[in-house]
Amino acid sequence: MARRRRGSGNPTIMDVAREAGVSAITVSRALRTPDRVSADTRARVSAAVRTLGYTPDPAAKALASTRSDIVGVLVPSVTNSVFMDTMRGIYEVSEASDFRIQIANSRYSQAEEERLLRVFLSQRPAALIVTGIDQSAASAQLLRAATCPIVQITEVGPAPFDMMVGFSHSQAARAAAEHLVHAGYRRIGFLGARRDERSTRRLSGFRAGLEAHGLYDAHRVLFSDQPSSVPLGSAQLVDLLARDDQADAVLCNNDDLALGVLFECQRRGLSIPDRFGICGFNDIATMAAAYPSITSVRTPRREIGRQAMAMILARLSDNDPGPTRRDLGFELIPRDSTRRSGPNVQAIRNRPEE
Amino acid sequence: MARRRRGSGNPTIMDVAREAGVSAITVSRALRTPDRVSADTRARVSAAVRTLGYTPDPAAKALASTRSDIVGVLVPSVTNSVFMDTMRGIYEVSEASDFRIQIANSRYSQAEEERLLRVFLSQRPAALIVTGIDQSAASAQLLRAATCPIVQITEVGPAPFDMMVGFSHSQAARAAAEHLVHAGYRRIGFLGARRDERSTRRLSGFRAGLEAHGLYDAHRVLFSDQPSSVPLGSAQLVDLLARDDQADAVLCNNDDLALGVLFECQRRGLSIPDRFGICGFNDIATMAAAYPSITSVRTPRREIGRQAMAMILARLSDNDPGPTRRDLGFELIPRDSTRRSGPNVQAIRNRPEE
DNA sequence: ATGAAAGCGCTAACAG
DNA sequence: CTGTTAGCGCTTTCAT
Repeated sequence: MARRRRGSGNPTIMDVAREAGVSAITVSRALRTPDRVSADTRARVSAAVRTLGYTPDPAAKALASTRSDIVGVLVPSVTNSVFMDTMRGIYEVSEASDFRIQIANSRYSQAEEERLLRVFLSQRPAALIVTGIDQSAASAQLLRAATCPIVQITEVGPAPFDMMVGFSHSQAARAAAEHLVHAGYRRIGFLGARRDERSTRRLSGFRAGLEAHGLYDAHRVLFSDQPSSVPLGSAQLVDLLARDDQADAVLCNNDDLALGVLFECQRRGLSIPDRFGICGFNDIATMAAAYPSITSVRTPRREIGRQAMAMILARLSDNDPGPTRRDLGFELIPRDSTRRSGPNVQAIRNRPEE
Repeated sequence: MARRRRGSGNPTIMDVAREAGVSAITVSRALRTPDRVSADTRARVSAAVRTLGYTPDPAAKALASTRSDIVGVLVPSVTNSVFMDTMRGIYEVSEASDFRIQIANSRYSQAEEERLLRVFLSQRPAALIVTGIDQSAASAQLLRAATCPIVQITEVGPAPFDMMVGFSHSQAARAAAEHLVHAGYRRIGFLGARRDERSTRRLSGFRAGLEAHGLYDAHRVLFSDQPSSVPLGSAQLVDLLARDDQADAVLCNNDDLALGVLFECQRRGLSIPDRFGICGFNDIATMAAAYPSITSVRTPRREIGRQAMAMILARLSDNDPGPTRRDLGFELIPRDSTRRSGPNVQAIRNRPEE
């Protein structure tokens, strides 16, 4: 009895080659570099591909070419909607290509990030997207040694491994703090969910903004160990008022918290914006629709994902990716939740590239 | 001059074999089936793995074994937060394993779904997760022919390709409709964003629920071609009231719309729940935190993802996956947005497996 | 319990 | 522009 066949049963490049009356490598070329093959050959190959329903095996391709079609994306959380928004942007752009996205979740752990990076690297990824600028020394070394395009997303910083697209979280929070001061608030708190590098940088921007006016008080800064949510915002407002019942505004590290604060103010009969001002962060669509509408810092989350992936596609097709270090800025959108009687307050824009 | 080396430079199984003083196949066995190898060998191999920092090449493994470690997930949308919630559940469970998740977005197109299925299949996936029960005939044929575990998620239906976990969307919507009727509403509308198979089934449940009381009026059913959002909910309420200014309640096909309706009622001074009742769908955390709190149908989105992945892991490790067709049910959570003066309304539970 | 040989499906390297 | 040969890194099959 003959040795049992191993393969999967799917048509292979050899089947196509036989059908088209050419060699395997010619099929390979006809598919990858059509212009290096005669028009006639090209036509016969694509006919054969169609009749057989041939689809290249990505594993074989990766093994032979030492390069897979996988773009690895390393995020600190898959439950945080901010990263979900960025992932959406990545997916939207990648769908036009043959690259596949693989997400890995470091759960805010540098050690886990490093492990996941090694796993990605073992796949010889086409490119890598990593979140933030706070990699461990070991991770940094892996990334510097990597031969594929790398994009750091969500923040901007001085020394990118390769490419970078994000915005300054501390400047954004500082703009929000100054907006609240200009709107006339004086006892301004800061609410954050789980603390990470980015929220820490935001807090420092907030602090700088208030200290410039002599208004910072660490007592009004609250973080939580729970993930961000609307109910958490309500609960944190309760805590803040317990610490300082004269607190008159908050910057929320994210919009869910701001919405929770809004609802809690309504429950307690605190009038917005007169008795209490609210500023969110990210500007999800709900902020404009809320009643009263909520001031927030608009951040380019989806655009970050889109541009990161677009830079990768450009690089991998040898096109010009454009600037490789992009500060996409942010925009403070003043709304009713901070619109106290008084002089009109203008939107604060920060678009470094404009 | 010798031929140039091809490889990636990473240590291979042969390097480990040399280091451990055994053959490549023994390394392979020590890694995959440790108990078929002597304790001594096992120790020396794992030591060698550590010193070299060896990570197996998934492409080579996939090619040799005709089975990759990829679990393909086919969703109709990556912008819809419902599927994002389910994806979270999938990621959470998969992180404990060595399987990698790949998402593909069919954008509600059966043709695209079929194409993506072929792409997945060419990767020899370890398993497949597909959304819903409305595959095209061609897709169904591909799925039936596939040799890997398959889970259909989000809905339940009669003839699974393999495994299935979800709930009945029509029953859930029907329960919501009956709740609104029992709460005393009579001119009840239905708001939906982009229409798909699931929202159509929900509409039919809504319709059945109202027809049982002679209250259905197609004039009060609104769909949109825009994606779901809070502002869309506000806009749709405006439309509904333009069609019937005596409309007194809505079932929203999703919670974002319900929140938009709430804000719009507040803007217009329509009192909730007396003048107008609101019921959402999915019960995101915001519903309980809103003021007034919003009645909604709680759906097990994340749990669907978790169980789908758990069933796959069980199957692939030859454990008992438990029931392979799971109706996870839903639960109507009555809140203030439908709590008119009158007899207290109870939660409606539907937990088929309990 | 371990190993040798062969091959998974494809592409890099060289040659014509 | 096309073909031959070798090999990517691993696992299957068969043998010991």
